[in-house]
Amino acid sequence: MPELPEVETVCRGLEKAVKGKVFTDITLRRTDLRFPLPKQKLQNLCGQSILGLERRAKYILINFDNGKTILLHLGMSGRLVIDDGKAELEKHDHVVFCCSNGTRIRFNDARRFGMLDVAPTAAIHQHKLLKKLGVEPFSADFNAKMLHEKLQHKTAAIKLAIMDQALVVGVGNIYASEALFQSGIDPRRTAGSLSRKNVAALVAAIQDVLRRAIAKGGSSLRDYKQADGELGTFQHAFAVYDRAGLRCPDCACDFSKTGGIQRMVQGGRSTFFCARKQR
DNA sequence: CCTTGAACCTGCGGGC
DNA sequence: TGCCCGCAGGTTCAAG
Repeated sequence: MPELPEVETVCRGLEKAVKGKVFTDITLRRTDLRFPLPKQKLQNLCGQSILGLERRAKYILINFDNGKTILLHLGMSGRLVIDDGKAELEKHDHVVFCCSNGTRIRFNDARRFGMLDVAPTAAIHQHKLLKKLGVEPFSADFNAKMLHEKLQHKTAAIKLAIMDQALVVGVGNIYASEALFQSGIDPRRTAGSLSRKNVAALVAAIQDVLRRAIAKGGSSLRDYKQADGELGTFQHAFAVYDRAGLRCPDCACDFSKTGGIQRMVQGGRSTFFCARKQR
């Protein structure tokens, strides 16, 4: 489900619901997600106050006052749903966190690509899952100079390069296509072939697309919802993603000649682009 | 070192 | 209606 804007949205919604609270019960209904859930470590968090939440890349970090942190990744289909604890549990609700006031958080993940671990807060960024991650896209470290240097010797397609979480985090399949469209760069181009000017435009486009998506609560494909049940609305603002055969929003060109937005496959994932605008 | 492709798992929609 | 296929927002690991 989630790229950075969706994870950021879920994280903010969840923090409002649970900051300062305590989980009185944590139920594991099945433990075989991406890797086995740490059952005992989760049980040990019952009764501990929640200090706050953070996002790192596409991970949600839930910090407790005993110095432990839950590290959670939603994979492709994961959702965190907040409710009042009265409704029936649903299929694929794998972990259920309950607060004393009845508030309940359900970690629902049909495909079970999601992950959850518990580790010491102080060393969380040295955790196996986090230590190899690249820079945050909104940090000062993510800039044209840095990205240009990192891309220079790469022969991979630029679309695949910006989705590489070891380079810059948070950009997934939707926002890669959208950012390349916005910066006018052909997704098939070799990463190393981009000029410094291209890279500057790309950095700005990645930041702008992510910012605009966050402002709209992310994108709701299929059944994705924010933690409070609201739907994100950025899918209505897609310029190219999932719009094969439709008109490019920026091209005044003859639609019949270009065929509009094209779909192709890169690295096993769909890429959407306008061959006229993106060079 | 690199790049590519498959694997992980379930659900949905389209075509027949 | 049922079945089969391709597709889906991510990450990791093996093979070349």
